Amino acid sequence: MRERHSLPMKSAVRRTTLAVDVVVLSPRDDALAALLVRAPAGARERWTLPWDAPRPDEGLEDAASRIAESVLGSAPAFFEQVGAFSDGKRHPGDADVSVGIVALVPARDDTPTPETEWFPLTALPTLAPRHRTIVERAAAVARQRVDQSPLAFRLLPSTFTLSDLQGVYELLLGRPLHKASFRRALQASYLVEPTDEWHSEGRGRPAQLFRFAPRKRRGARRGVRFDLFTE
Amino acid sequence: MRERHSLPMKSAVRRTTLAVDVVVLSPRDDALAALLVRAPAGARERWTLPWDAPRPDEGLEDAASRIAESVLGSAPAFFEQVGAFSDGKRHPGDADVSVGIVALVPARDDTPTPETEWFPLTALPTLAPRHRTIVERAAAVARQRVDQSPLAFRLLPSTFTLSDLQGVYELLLGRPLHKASFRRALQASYLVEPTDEWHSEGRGRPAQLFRFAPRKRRGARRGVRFDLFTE
DNA sequence: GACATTAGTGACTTTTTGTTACTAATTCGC
DNA sequence: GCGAATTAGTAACAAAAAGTCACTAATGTC
Repeated sequence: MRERHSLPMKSAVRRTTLAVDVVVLSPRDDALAALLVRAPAGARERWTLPWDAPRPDEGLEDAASRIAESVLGSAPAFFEQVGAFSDGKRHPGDADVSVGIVALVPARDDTPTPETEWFPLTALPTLAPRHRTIVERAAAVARQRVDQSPLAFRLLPSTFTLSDLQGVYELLLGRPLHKASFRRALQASYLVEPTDEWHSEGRGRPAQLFRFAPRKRRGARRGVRFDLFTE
Repeated sequence: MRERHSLPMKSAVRRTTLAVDVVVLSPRDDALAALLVRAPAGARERWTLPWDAPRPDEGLEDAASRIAESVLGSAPAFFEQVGAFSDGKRHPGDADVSVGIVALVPARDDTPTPETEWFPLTALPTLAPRHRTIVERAAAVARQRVDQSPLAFRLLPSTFTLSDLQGVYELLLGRPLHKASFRRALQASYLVEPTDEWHSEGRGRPAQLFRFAPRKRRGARRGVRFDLFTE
C-alpha cells in the first residue's frame, strides 16, 4: 500500500494579494506593440503594464476591461486570459499572484496620453520581472491561438482589406505568407464577407473592404497535426 | 480630447482568498476520467476536485503538484494551467479566485483510495458550480492543445504501441482517426522512436513499443489554418 | 501615355491527406 | 495442425489542399 498524505480539502483558504495585469496589444508601424504606463516616481522601473487589484465582486475580465479603459479611453472588445503567475518574480505592486490578460485593439492613429506609450514588442523598456514574463507569454499566446480564435480580426477595424488582414497574420506569425494561398484558404473558411466599399490608399489599385462575419461551415474533419508542437 | 480616468497603478493591492483546483485526468475504460475526492460531511456536494490554498512562497504548479500527490500517492509529471476563475460561481472553500490546473497521468490499473474515485467526464457527479466550470475548461484545453503540446504522450506510459497512441488521440478528439494517415503523419513528425520491445496483448499480432523522443525537425512552414476556429 | 504600385485571380505543380486493400503475426476453436 | 478471427503494419492510389507563377485590373505619378 502506497503512502498517502492527508487530504488538503480541509484546510482553510489563505489571504493573498492579487493583481490583474493587462497587456494591450495593437499593430503599430508594422509591428505588434504593447501599451505601457509611466511608473510613479520612485518605482524601480520607468514603465509598467497597466494593472490594478480587482475590486470586490468584480470578475477578472471586468477588472481587465476597467483597467484597459482607464488607459485607452474606451474599453477593448476582446480579452483573453494568459494565465496566473506566482513565481518568485517581482511585481511592481508586490502582488503575490498576477492574472495576465491580453487585450487586442485595432490600430488607431490617435496619440496616447502623456502617461502612456506604445512600445514594439521587440523594443520594450525594462519592466518588473513578472511584467516581462507576462508580456512574453501574452505574445506567445497570441501567436499560438491565432488560428483557433479570431484574434487577428480584433487587431483590425470593423472593415478591412484582405491585404490588411494578411499583414496582421504576418505580424502575428512573424513570417511572410503567399497572397494567393492566403486568400484561397480564407475564401474556403467563410469567415469574412465583402462590403460594397472600397479603400484607396493613394497609389495602386483600390482594395475591397471586408468584414468579419463567420458563417456556418462544414465541420473540419481533419487528421491530427503533429507538426504544431511548440516545445 | 477623450475623457480619461485616473490611472489605477497607484491603488494598493487587496487581499483575496485563493485556491488551486486540480483536474487530474487519465484514460479509464476507453474514456477520459477525472479523479474526484469525497467531500467532508456537511458539504453541499458529495464530491470535489482536489484543491487547496497555495502555501506561502509556493508556486502555483508546486501547489498543484503537492495537491495531486496527496490524492494519487505520487506526483504527476505534467501540468498545464487552465486559467483563473473568479466569476460569481461558488467554490467549495469559498475562495474568491481559483486557479485551475490540469494534471495528466497515464492509465494505471491501481484502485484509488477510499476517499477518491475516477469519474468519466461524461458522467460526473454534481460538483460545486465553479468546479464544474473548471473541469469543462480543462477538458476543452486538453482537446484544444493536443496538437500543440505532447499532452497525449502524458496520458500513456513511457513506452506504448502506436495503437495506444492513436486511441488516446481519439479519446481527446472524440472522433475516430484513420490508421494509415495517423501513422504517416506521426512518422513525418519525428516525435517517437521505436524500442526493441514488443507488446503482445493476447490475440492479434504483437505491436512494437515506441517511446516519446522528439527530435529536431525542419520548421513547419505552413500556411494559415482558418478552419480551426472553435467559436 | 508609360510606368510604378497595389489588388485580385486562373492555372499549374507539388505536397499532403484520405482511403482501400493488401500482407504479417499472433491466439483460439476445433 | 489448421483455418478463422484478430490486431499490426504498409503500399499504392485517389482526392484535396497548399505552394507557386504569371498574368489581368485599377489606380497615382511623372
